[in-house]
Amino acid sequence: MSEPIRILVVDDHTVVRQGIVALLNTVPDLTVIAEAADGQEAIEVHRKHRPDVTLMDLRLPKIGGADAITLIRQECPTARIIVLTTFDGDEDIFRALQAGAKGYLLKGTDADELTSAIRSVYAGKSRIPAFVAEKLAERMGGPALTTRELEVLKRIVAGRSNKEIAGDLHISEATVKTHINSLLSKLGVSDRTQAATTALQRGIVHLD
Amino acid sequence: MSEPIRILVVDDHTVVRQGIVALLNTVPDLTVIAEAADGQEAIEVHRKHRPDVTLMDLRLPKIGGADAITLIRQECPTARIIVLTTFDGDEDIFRALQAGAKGYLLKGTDADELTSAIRSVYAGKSRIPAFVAEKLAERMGGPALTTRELEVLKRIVAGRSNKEIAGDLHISEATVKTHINSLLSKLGVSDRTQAATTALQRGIVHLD
DNA sequence: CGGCTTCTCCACCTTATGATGGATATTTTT
DNA sequence: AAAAATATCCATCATAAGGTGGAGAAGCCG
Repeated sequence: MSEPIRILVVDDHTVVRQGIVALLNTVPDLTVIAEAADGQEAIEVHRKHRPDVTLMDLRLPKIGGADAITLIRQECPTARIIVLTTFDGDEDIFRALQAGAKGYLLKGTDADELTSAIRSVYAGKSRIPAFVAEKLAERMGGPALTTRELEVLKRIVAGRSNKEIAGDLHISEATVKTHINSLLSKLGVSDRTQAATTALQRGIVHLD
Repeated sequence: MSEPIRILVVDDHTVVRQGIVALLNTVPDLTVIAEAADGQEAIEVHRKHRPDVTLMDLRLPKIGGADAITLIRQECPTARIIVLTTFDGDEDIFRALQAGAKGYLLKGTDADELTSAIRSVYAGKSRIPAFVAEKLAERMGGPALTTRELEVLKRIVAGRSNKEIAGDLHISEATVKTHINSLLSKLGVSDRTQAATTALQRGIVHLD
């Protein structure tokens, strides 16, 4: 028998992480060699152990999953990383794949699918489910928000008024309204409250 | 050696559920006798197997965790249920404990704490962490929303305008504004967008 | 380079939102 | 049963939010 696949598991929820570890260690050709609870730790542990495959959640303290993937692949361009997360909206999916993730699985998948995906990615293939491709297409469809619009959107979600946003960004209130108008139509909604909820739903911004 | 504690694990995320099962089954005096992926299934499985302790997530399809707890304890008032969830805001905590949960753990707890809590609750004790008590006190502090206010708040989060809400509830727009004014002050915020985000944060309403 | 698009910015006008005050039930307390 | 508290309802007024049109600056392509 050949060497088992060496895996790094990254998830901030200890119970979940230990559970996945226990699950994977019941499979003969897989072995979990390390764990990490946040993005910073993931980068360090990856540098030290160079796992064959990394299983990574996206919602992480300190450094988010997508950013962690970017940084890890800067150090180690051949790193094979599978995102394993609860659905966080198309924006998160997009950023993770953009960052170089080779697979994207929901926590709703079962152990067989998971191990199968690990072996696929280890073998150099990608594992992107059909519905993820759909979501991506969906995102591609809509025009992207500009930097300024995103800044305004973040503050809308934070509950700030147009006047406050104008002060934050050192621009006039009228300009803020222009940006809002623009992002409203890009998001396909008609007021700031809808903008806030859909932004949260699509993972464009987070409450934390 | 005495009989092991018989456990039911309820979680809609298959990977997480199977992971927790794998984790618990490595502990000698614990045995997972059944699993469920939603509230409806949890009730049926509980009826059939009568586990000693139930480990339940709150965010579940079909029937939510808190409602499932209520229904299970109607059938079986001695049922011992531990909520194991990611933090969902004080409202969810409150409803779960109200419904008769004996423990409330975050998924950030580790395996030792988890098994310890299971044994405690099996022995008839409660396991409510200090910070949960805090959150409860916090919730108690603020006045509760009336039925009408909650209906309005749900629609605000759904992105509906005052006029639309008035139509939905068959009341005048002026009345909707009164309810909004009232719930704004109760939530301690100053506009509908803040109301929406804090309602989501506190778990008073959900996006699904 | 000139034309093109895109982003950023602002002013004006209309409408939706939130504040205030108060009326009428319904329930709880005394 | 009377008094007090609570929930529901509505009207008026000031302000914040959204719609529309357009100007200047930065980058892109022919």
